[in-house]
Amino acid sequence: MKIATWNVNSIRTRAEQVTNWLQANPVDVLCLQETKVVDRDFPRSPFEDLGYHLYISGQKSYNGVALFSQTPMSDVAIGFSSLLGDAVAEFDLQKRAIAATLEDVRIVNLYVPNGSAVGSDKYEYKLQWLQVLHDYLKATGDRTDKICICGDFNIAPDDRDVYRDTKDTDIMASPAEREALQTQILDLGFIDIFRKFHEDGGHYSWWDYRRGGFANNRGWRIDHHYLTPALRDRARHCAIDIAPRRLERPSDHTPVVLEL
Amino acid sequence: MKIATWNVNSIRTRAEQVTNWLQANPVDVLCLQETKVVDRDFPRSPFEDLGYHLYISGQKSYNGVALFSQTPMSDVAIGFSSLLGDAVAEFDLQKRAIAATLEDVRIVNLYVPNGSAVGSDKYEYKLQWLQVLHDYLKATGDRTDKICICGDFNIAPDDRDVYRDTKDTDIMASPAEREALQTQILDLGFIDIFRKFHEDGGHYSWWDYRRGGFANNRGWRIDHHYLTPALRDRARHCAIDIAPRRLERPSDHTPVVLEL
DNA sequence: GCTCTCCCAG
DNA sequence: CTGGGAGAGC
Repeated sequence: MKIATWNVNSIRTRAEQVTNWLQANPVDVLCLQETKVVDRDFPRSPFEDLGYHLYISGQKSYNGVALFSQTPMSDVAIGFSSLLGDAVAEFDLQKRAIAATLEDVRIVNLYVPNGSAVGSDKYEYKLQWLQVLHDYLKATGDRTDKICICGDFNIAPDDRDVYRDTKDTDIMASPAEREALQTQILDLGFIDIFRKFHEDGGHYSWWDYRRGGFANNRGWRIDHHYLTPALRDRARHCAIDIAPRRLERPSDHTPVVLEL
Repeated sequence: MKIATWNVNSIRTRAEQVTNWLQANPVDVLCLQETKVVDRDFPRSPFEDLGYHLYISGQKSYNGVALFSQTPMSDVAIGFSSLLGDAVAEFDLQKRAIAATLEDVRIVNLYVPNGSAVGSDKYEYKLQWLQVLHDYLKATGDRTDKICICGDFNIAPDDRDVYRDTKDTDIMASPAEREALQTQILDLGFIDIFRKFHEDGGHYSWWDYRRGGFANNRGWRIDHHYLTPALRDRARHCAIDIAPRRLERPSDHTPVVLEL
């Protein structure tokens, strides 16, 4: 089972690149982030014409997640409150989470808040959101032991995942963000499965549009797949496909593909 | 000598379409309107790389005219005050006129105001602008009898030039606009040279982007070449090239080409 | 509809 | 740098 994650930075702008990529790289499930469109305006037909079933949760301008699957998925759940109830409804105002099941695998597609700047209101929101995510993953784990989380985590797990040494004030690399990744996700037993196959640095999934980030390979690995131990040994391969980042008018992220 | 006119509706957005068109349709002079860019930001190199010399007069967001010539032109004059003095400086705030000489032909490239709605302030400005144009063309005629005016006139000379019957309240077809075309331009002896070659209706150079104007061929012929009698017999051909209007993300206007 | 500017976000 | 939005202009 191939599961890919791609922050497309607007599905309307990127629809053609995504269909081209899917034709060259058929996957069982494609997890998209930053679709930036309300469900009613989502460009469904290019993907449905390729045979994919679409499960989407979007909003105007910002955020938005989607699951494309070659076979129908079951138990589609949008947001955190689907599992945790209205207590967390406030964290579903931004469309950042969608989950569904394919065969025996629960797939959770996430767009973790960026956080803007260390210490900002958005940074505090990111850390709170990760606390809610923890509860959500725990509740998911009560139902199944075969979970694949993937998406744009907006956190580089360690400095191998960044093109340069980081400072404590670097958003996506600050101690509190990395601690949250550890506490809220890894401590539940989830494994950053890319690292099963690649121990070295220099593998990136995002390059800033600004100041020639891609031309100078100033990248970050912030798009990940996390597996529960019950799935770990089923992982055959996990790789970043840099090709879409080389296209004209690309997303700033490129796809990461896991093969189970 | 081939002289083409094309309202490109932003040269930055249309640069690639214009270079492609020039490679397939080499002309001696290309007259552009609605370049929508200040001179400093004009994309010169795609056209200079094709061997054209550029003469431009642009502003931010609106209007803007340019002349591209395969051989250098002489006596480049920007605006009306170059000929009429500071008395008309107010009509040069909007960049709508540029003229230059190739061989023995004075080429005047114009972007006539649209006028918005009959009776509006912009409509009055359009009629005043055409009065100033009259003085400008008269002064030009004092210097040479071989003049080619071309550009976007935002006036359909008669109802053959519109896809439907017009009303007196139709902008671009109102009696006062057509009267101004007659008084300020035709009465000086200028000849709408397209009509030397095509007497029938149904020839259009502009289709509104809205309501499928092009798909339904709801067009207007508002882009013209006018010649002085001394040039009339040298005109070999004048035709509208509809092909660029069929491209993806086209200008709402398509080029008109005169061969002298 | 499709430009443009300016603004916000990443 | 590249998204989307709003409002103006045609």
